Amino acid sequence: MTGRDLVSNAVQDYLKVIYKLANAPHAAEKVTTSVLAERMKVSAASASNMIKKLAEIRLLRHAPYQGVELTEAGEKIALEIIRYHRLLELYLRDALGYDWDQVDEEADRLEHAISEDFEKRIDIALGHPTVGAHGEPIPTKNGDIAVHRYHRLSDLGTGQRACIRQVSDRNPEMLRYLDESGLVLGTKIEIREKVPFKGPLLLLALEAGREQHIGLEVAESVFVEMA
Amino acid sequence: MTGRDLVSNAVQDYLKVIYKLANAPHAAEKVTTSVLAERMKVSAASASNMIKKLAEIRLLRHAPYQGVELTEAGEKIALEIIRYHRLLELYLRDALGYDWDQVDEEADRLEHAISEDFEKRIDIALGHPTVGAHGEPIPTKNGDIAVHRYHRLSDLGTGQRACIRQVSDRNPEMLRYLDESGLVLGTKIEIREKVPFKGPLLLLALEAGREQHIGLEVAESVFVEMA
DNA sequence: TCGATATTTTCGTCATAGCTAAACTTTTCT
DNA sequence: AGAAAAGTTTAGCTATGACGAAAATATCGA
Repeated sequence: MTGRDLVSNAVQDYLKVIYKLANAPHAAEKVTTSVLAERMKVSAASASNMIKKLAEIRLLRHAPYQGVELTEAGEKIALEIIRYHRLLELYLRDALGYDWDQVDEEADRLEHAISEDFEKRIDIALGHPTVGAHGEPIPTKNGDIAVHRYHRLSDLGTGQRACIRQVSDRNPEMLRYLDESGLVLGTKIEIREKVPFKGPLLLLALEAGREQHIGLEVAESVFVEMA
Repeated sequence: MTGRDLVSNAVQDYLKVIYKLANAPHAAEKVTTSVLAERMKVSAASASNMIKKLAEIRLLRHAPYQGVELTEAGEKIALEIIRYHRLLELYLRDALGYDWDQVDEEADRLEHAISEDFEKRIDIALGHPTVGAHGEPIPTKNGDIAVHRYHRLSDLGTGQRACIRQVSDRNPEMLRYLDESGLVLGTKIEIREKVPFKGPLLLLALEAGREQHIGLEVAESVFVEMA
């Protein structure tokens, strides 16, 4: 029996999204009702009601108009779900041949359906991975999660070198684009040119030796480790 | 988009159970509210309400006090779910090392969560199987299902020989017992002795050459093909 | 055939989780 | 500072799917 089993799928989803909003790379804004509502694709009223309920059962703290913050209990459940999700994504890709732009959607549904036994079995099959399909850290069974302080690709300056370590999984189309462009995890790149005022970046992929322009939105979705 | 996606999980579960009750080997009684309620572990009132609803949306026909019968549309959805369930059971066993007494429960939850794409991938990984983990026929994508006319082991007489082809998946404990006793799919057996008045059977496992007594409840859960 | 028993249905409720509209704070802009 | 904009909460509604109690119907036994 895990903490997850004590709450509904809807509650699990809210907790997961709140955790992700609060802990996304470079997204330290507080988690407000409206931001949460937008992400969950529900009305602000619905989000507000759910927040109230989650505060009552002590899964988060809520100062009206001030945003929410998960309690330890809430974070524990969120990390369980996130662990399940990321293990599933890896399994779908490695064992069943999914592409990295397809795994998020399928994992979103499966994460609520699998047992701890299933989790254990795929964890073993994958060799106890610590990093997910898009470079995200996978929480341990105990709820520990590695905190990487990667930089946004868009924050680098001309001449800097870096290695792609994580990409946002929010947009499957962008993931397909990145894949086609060879901008996958582990790719080493150098910034050749940066057009000011939100212009594109000119990138050099170091190993392939290929140059290409990428837009700002893409550069903001790619996280790198500085060389 | 499959028929399944148009109805709730609860509806899918009812349709699946109705199909199974109507088509179980040697269970030609009509499907009544109380039998359905018992199987679904809900009150008779709940089952009656659901039957009414399913009749309204034309997934089954219902003559009050007379039992139910699936329409073509209802049967189509039921067979989809059953296909997903049986493919999942096989996959859990073959790819993830589950025992045959564990797969039913896990598949019950997963069957509502997987996509058609997932179904296709595990179907391929399994080599397009036609028979499930407990010997049940697996419906095709088109909704065709093989009808085996197996006999209950309990219906055989002394001296008759047969091969175990299917077992009821209703009771995990019994599945474990069968496994430990070597009474798995494909085992050839001979009835050595049959104690009258619901007494036990004395079985000979032909290949292992081992004799053993089995109770009536077990013998009613094992289905065989006559030699 | 009539009445007892068993089964089925109906009725009124509850909980979850979503929605819109309207009211109410807070923040921001002039 | 005051008003508009933005964000939040409340109130009232919807749908699903469960429940128990009570009413309706069917079946079986004498």
